Amino acid sequence: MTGVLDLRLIRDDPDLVKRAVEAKGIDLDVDALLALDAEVRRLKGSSEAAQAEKKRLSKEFGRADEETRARLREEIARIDAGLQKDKDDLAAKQAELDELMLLTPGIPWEGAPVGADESDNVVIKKVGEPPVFDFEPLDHITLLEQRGWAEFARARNVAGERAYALVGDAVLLERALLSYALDVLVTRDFTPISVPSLVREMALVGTGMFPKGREETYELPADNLFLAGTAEVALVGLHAGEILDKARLPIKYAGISPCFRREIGSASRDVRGLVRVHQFEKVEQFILCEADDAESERWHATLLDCAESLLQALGLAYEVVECATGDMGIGKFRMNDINTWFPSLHTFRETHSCSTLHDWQARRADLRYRDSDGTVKHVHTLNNTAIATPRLVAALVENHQNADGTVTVPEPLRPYLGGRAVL
RNA sequence: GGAGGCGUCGCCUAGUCCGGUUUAUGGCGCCCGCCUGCUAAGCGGGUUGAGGGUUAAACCUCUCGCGGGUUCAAAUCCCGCCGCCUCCGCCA
Repeated sequence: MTGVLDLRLIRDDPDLVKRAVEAKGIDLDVDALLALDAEVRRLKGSSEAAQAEKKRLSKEFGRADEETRARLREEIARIDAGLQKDKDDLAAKQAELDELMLLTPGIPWEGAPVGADESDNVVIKKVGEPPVFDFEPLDHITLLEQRGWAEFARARNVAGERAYALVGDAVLLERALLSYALDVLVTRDFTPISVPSLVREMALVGTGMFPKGREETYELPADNLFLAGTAEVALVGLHAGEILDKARLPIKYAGISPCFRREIGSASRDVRGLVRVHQFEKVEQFILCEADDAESERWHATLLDCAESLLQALGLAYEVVECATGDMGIGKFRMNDINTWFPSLHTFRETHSCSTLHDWQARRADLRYRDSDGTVKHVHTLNNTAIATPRLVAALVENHQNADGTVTVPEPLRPYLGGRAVL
């Protein structure tokens, strides 16, 4: 792994980094980091000089006679005494520095609202009208149970809180949603890819999920693996350490994977139903592109548009939110959530999250490409949900329910459900 | 789970047994130049990455899957891990 934020950026413009730390509410002492960096460089200087001298003498040793060798051995031992101490100091300081570097934030774009949390998010767009019912609409839990489309109590007996089992048409509907989303992305030239959910720690550090999100992640200590909360983890890891040909960019993936989240921070919220669960399915949009702000901005707009198009085609009302600095997470440059209307909640709930990571994630995971001029650069990475189920199954049945308990199938999903217009 | 083999600078490859003129060989590709009616061929040079350093260079360190160890000295010897291949066992 190389630098996380470019160390040189921190040296050259510490105030910029401090502002980002402040805006994102991160607990990081930039001055302490810089002091550590200066110390590391000092120790590097002295230990490398000693190392160079040692190498030189060692070469001489090979050609020397016995007498000279004895002298060289002494001389080298003398160098070693000092060198070893410098090296130990260096290793310790470097480790400290690395740890701090993992906490350095990505610099948010200037358009992001500055604020501590999601209460400072700004709604920038509303699309579609929440449905008006001439009957008393049901929440998705009641609706699904009445129709025999879900088992909640029994599933919880098997698997604990937040567990669910979809049954019958709900399963078909879920699969229709996922298939439809994947197909739409394929027509938009995304490469469909199914990726591992079981991942190594390095992959989670590379995406930026770790160290902060550690307690949100399921761990399998017997195998030294973790359950990823999104396909993004594997998609970032896929090209880690590579130097890609510029001609290969942009890489556009439509990743599918089961996703796992412990939901530790959300104790008693949404404990019932399909809105917040430990295990779900997701089609994820993911982009690797050149390190060019205009280029990644275009892709950000594209990812947003893909998600919006899906929601529009599904006949769901939604709002797009410009996320505040304190809500977007440590690494992000820009984040737009899409919140979809849930009639039972009388409000919009997050169903999509579109993020530009700039080069922050690429630096962590070491995702690089060779530019036309031969220089090696870190790519920009972006991601957005396409469809996450069963949360969207819940939105769908709530929004499209009829008085008789049936659910109208949005036009584009019908081909995936044997042409049925109503479930 | 068991046995064996392998991992070298974009790709292929020499070097590993027997540690030291290895600043890692050669080819392909790529870049620059020369030459040539054009093209091809030919000739000369360059071409891993990271960090430090410098106005810029020079220069220095690290990098032969990753991490340790032995040694004055490690691609080369030892240990652990990861990955790939072959075979056996098991298995959706």
